[in-house]
Amino acid sequence: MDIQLKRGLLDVCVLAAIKDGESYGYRIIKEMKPYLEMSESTLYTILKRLEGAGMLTVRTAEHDGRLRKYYNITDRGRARLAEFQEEWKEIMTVYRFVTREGNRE
Amino acid sequence: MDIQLKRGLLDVCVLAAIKDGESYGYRIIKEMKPYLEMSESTLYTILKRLEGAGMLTVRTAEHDGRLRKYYNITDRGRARLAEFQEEWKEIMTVYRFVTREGNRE
DNA sequence: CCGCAATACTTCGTGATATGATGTATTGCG
DNA sequence: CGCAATACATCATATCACGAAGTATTGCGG
Repeated sequence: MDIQLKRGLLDVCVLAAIKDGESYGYRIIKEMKPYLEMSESTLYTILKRLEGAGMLTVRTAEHDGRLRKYYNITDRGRARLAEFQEEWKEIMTVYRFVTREGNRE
Repeated sequence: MDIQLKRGLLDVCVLAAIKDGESYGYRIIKEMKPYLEMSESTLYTILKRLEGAGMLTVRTAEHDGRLRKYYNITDRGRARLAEFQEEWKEIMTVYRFVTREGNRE
């Protein structure tokens, strides 16, 4: 998929991957893979950004001798998802503009 | 609308605004305004990019004593629009992933 | 006739950001 | 013993939308 098109979807995708319960980086990537591929460096950058924006909280816990960072969605994160629904309506009008049949000349 | 979400739409929007016949910068902005707002500097940057990618051709002509640059879409530009239709299908699967009802835990 | 909005396009600097490359460290399988 | 999978981090780079500022003309209201 076009890189530019992905950009606006990535953040909400990550939030959506967490909205049904705690998850962690490696799992999120695998879960999203069928829908939207992203590199690890991209995901961890996004997780940090979302955390900085107060949309996620993090806790570090040991799992099988390895450290894992578990992410939870916050109210602000859910608000972002709701906002996305609104934005989607605008996206659809843009889509209709792009795919409309010629109506000039 | 979220800047990131716009990014992937801008190029195709400009192509779509031209696909039914020659147009020029100032007119494109006004035509797109109800659907997607963009600054002039953004538009002219995009027009140059699309021209460089061979998706548009330009001719300069005088109109009421002022110079105007008229843009026409090329086959490559139309191909980009067709490609967008394909990408849209992927976008929709991503949208469904984001808006799916909780199915974990 | 003066100023201002509209028309029309350009250039420059900035901030945001996706990604590849690279690194670290552990578990488990063949 | 080696390699894939798991799990996360950092850095440099390239792309790109945008505000600010500039240039230049037409036409209208006061």
